[in-house]
Amino acid sequence: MGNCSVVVLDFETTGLSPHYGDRAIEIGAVLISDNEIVDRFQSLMNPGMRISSFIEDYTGITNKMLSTAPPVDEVMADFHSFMDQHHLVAHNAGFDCRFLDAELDRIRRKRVGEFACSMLLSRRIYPEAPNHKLETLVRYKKLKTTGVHHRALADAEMTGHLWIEILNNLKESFDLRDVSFDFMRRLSKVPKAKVPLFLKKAAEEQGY
DNA sequence: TGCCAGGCCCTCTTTAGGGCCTT
Repeated sequence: MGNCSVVVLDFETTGLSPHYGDRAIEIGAVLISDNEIVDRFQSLMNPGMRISSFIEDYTGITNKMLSTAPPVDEVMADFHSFMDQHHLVAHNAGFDCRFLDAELDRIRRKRVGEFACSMLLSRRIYPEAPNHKLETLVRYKKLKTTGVHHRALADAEMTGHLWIEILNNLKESFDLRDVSFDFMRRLSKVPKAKVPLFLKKAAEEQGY
């Protein structure tokens, strides 16, 4: 497990709440090490239930596509190995965290790494952005787009590029050297009004 | 049986309400 390596992940699901029966239907993830994507994981998964026409339209994933996909439990066991002990990143991480933990519970496995949220960070680092949807931030920061929005691997890759952009912007604009995962997690929880002071203090403590 | 998300963040706030994000 490298110093600055994280797994950035994204789920497509049957709905918004795993506690009310929603399941994962696709996972996409990228492993980032030293500011580069060095590995990828992607799979559709058969949730054992029909998905709504809203989800078919929203994701482009159809019931027919899922009928030939491997079962969720099988894919999640593979993904458990892929994420290993890495820390995790997602856009609106609370959503993906709930689904990840719910699906891991079903196969009696646990997550080791902690989550950081690129949406909470973007709200603090880019308060002037039109909004903080992933799609908007990718356009606003002129990041590389690969594939179609609302498919898991494409969204995971774009979230990965956004994560790298946030790290670079913090280093360049705020004179920060130490942008460890723990630092990012702490920053994502600082009250928005106190972010400038938090970054100023961090830069001072790092010897500038 | 049927309920049907949850957490952050702002403000006309804290004995609350509503928009933003994710599918």
